[in-house]
Amino acid sequence: MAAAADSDPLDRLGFLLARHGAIANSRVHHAFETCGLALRQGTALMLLGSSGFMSQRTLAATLEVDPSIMVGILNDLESAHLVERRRDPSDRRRHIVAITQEGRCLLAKAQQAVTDVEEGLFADLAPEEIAALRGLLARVRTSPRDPVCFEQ
Amino acid sequence: MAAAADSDPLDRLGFLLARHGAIANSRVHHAFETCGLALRQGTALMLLGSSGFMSQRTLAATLEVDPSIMVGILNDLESAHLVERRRDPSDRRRHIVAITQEGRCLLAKAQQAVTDVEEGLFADLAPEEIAALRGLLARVRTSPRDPVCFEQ
DNA sequence: TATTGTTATACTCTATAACTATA
DNA sequence: TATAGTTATAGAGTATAACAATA
Repeated sequence: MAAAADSDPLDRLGFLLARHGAIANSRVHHAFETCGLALRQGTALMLLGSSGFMSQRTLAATLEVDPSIMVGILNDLESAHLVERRRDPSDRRRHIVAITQEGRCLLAKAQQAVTDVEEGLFADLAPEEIAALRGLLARVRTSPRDPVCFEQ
Repeated sequence: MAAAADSDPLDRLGFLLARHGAIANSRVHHAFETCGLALRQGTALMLLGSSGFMSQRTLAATLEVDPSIMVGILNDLESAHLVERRRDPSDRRRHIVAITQEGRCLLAKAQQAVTDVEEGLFADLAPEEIAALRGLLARVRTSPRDPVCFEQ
């Protein structure tokens, strides 16, 4: 049974997961904000930090945002000199987005801020419990990046 | 360590929790929508279903929404004859919100829809794993209903 | 003066479609 | 014609402050 007692509807596991997810989201959001980054700007920077560069479309698909929204995110990041956009020579329709040195510098701070947030969120859990939580979340349907979860 | 390998930033536990929470939220939202209810309308109805009636302010505090937003939620529910507002005779500033018979009827459908969603989300988990997930979520800081989590 | 509920305003976020330039 | 990126528009949701009625 996934549902809890009817006496407290907010104790339903679906609501609990949604609520704790919102808390985690809010905390990460705040961590990025202290670095002057919006949540998705920070997430995009983290992705670019680990891969070096990506096409704008791939970036949008990975972040699961509409391409038209990706434009604004990257405009802001580029105005702040954190990323650069270049045309792909092999297909001039494509933009190749690369993180700059300045971007890597801010990213280091942002990653530390996110790590601090995570250590705060999960401070009461032992390492094996953190691993257990990760494992359980991974087995919730839909698993992350499954497009079905955005059907609405 | 709460953070995963740097090679995939989106595998950080903070992001995973945020993402799965968003999925759960979206699914519950959709379940309510099939009954013609917005997410918070449905949640308010569930609260009223288990308690019978609440003051408008208590309802807003429990749902953690601003009182000015609670007004609109209840206006819609009242227009649909799902709840009723009466003045509290002992303090005429207060509204006492009560679920109607019609509201209980729709609530039963909505609760079944939410249960179906939860069974879908957690279908791959054994009962003891569901209990484990509930227990782990409860020990994430901040725990539910702690006002700190909405500091932003 | 403080509290409950209400209204109004502005701001953010998002969804959608139309447009351009390239292929 | 199809695709990558861009722009513009409108809609939902929210935060904030001001307000009336009551305590």
